[in-house]
Amino acid sequence: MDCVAVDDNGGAASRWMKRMARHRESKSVVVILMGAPGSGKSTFCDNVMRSSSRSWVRICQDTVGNGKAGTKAQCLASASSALKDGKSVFIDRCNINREQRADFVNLHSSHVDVHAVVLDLPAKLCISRSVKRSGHEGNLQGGKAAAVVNQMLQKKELPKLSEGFSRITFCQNESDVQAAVTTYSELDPLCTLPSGCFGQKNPDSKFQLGIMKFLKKMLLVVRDMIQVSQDSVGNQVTKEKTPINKLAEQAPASSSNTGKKVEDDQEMGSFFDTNLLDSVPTLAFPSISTADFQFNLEKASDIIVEKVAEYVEKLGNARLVLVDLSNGSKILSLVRSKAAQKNIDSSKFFTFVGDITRLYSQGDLRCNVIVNAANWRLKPGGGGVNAAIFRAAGPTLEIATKERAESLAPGQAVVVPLPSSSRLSEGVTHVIHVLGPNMNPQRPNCLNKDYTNGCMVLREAYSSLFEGFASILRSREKLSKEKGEEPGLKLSTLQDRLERGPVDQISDSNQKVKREGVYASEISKKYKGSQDEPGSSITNFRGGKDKADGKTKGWGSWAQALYQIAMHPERNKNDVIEVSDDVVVMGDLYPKAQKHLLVLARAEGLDRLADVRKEHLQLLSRMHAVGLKWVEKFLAENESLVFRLGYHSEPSMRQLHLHVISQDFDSNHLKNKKHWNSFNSVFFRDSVDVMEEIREHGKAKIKDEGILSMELRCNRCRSARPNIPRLKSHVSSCQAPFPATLLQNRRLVFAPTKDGLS
DNA sequence: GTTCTAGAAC
DNA sequence: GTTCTAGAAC
Repeated sequence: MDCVAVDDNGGAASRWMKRMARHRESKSVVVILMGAPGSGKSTFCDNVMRSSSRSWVRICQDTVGNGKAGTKAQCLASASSALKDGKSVFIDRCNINREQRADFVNLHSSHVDVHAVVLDLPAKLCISRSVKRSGHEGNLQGGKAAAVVNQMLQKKELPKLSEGFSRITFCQNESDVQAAVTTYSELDPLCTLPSGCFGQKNPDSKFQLGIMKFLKKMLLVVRDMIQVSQDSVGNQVTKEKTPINKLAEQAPASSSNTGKKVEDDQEMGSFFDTNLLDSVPTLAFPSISTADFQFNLEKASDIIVEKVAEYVEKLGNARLVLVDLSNGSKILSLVRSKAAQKNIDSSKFFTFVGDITRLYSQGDLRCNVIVNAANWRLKPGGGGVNAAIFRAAGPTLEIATKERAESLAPGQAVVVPLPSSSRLSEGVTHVIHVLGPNMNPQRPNCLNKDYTNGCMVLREAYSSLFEGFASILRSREKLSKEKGEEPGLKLSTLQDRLERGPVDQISDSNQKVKREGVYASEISKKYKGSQDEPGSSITNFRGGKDKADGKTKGWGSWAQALYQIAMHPERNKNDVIEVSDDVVVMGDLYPKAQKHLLVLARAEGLDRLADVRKEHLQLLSRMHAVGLKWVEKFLAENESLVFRLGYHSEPSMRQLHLHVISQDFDSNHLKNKKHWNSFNSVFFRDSVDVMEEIREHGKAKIKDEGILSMELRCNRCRSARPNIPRLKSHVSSCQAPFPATLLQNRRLVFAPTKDGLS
């Protein structure tokens, strides 16, 4: 152990080395530098190389490709070739985590020692250095640097001897760095350095506390600056899809007009960007089902990486963070290495060790949305993440959750806006509860190691929660647009209006949060689809698919939404505009015309038109009557509309539903032949005809789906059009009367004429 | 049901 | 080169 003490003093170490050298043969050394941009890696190399008697080669990934940025493979090749020539090598790249440096550690041999020098300097310093420097090889300078440094530090994994290093030197300040420079400068060709770890002050510290605190202090300054920059760039900023990055780019440019301070103080750029980084939408989620539900870790990690890869691009600049409480978490390391293999953008997805309810206060990681691995009852307790989140958030979370959903089926997620009264004040705005598949026989709905089903459900769970997050982001964006823009978004659909709510409520901040949550839940609901009765067997999870009756076609999980709404309108208050014992009325989520409602039958087992029999006649006529009532209301508002009520022969969505649709077909959601023909061919069965057929023959005629691919014809003049855009453009101006068949038997419903005829 | 995208059609 | 469709995935 003597050598450790001696080594703290560079000079003494070198005397020791020289003494040892007499007994050792010459060895090359690979020094893997580690540190964020701006930590001084290149300077370290330069300083050593300037005065060393060894022959060093510095391999920098930013220049390894003929002076330009190259690949890791190129770095490795250059390193091998330098070692063959008997030279020693500096690997000058960030090497911030184990995976990044593993290949370089493998360069070790009987003739080559591999060392690590960790430049673990304050982030503050790294940021200000990288912001200030110009002409950096990696083109990492200016405002962008702050973000990159912060990202890197979050991924930092300090090296361990077990990775294969013979020696690790930690430097946490400038004098440590200077001592290390001296040590390596004086390492002559015949010497070796003693093995072991040197200079590590706090082995477990993943983060340098204080850095973020420093940055937080700057928050107020930054806030003022953002105000300045927003004033100068006006609406442009708020309209950008990713204001975070754009703002940083625009701020300096705009400063020539107004923001003198921004331009002058380059270092401010870093705070600026850092604050923005803080506001990058971030979702923290635990690994679903792998703790108490005992899901296989290998399979679970594959699914996490697969789903993250799928969503990380869709989510724009948002970040996804897999969180685990324990440092040695197997799932984290599995996911990390698989994510690295898949080349997932590590600034958008990374893992994090910490308490998911204290990510900001303890880990300096700001997350707007956290995911709860909930139980099916959505109740507190049970231990693990669920207990922790409910405990941290207090009873208001439970109440808010109850308002959204009574329970969850495996694979489902529900987005709950965190009430402002909640105790949880970590910058979290939403909690997404998700229920994963269970492999633990001690818990409900155990799948008994049925991993075919299990993996499916776990995928669904991640899709649901990422969709939930996506919908939060979308409604956020929508909100900021609403604030800036004239409501040019016309309230063309009832759905729109329902989502919007009265205008006076929009200005209320609580209402905003509520609306976000609502919107989110709509989207994820569509996605998650099925929700069986609480506690029901998981084999029914996919609705019709696993049903015993062989005739039922498989309903995809997305096709269950209407069924759920019909059976539990109280859970779907935001979709539903009318509820009674036998029907539920809602706006079509993707209206194909100016007005487009659905009247759902509230009868179990009545999935589609083909299921309808004589005993349902009363229900059909009730659905028709309710539909007509709404038509009347719409016609009173706009007498130029014309309505048609009917069923799709083969619906895509489970649960008998009557379409009430205006005949303008003026909607951006009408996009393809199937959409058009499902309302404008014999595939669409008029409600009046259906009732007559049932009355007379006991069942309704059903047309084959094949009809949907037939030619496109105008619903008025019946002329054929080559494609959807041309058809829509024609339909928007066609004044021809409707075909005679539609005018008969009250298939079309018009506004009453003034003379009383209709 | 929608979204995404390859490749056909123009 | 762009527009549009159709099929797969969800």
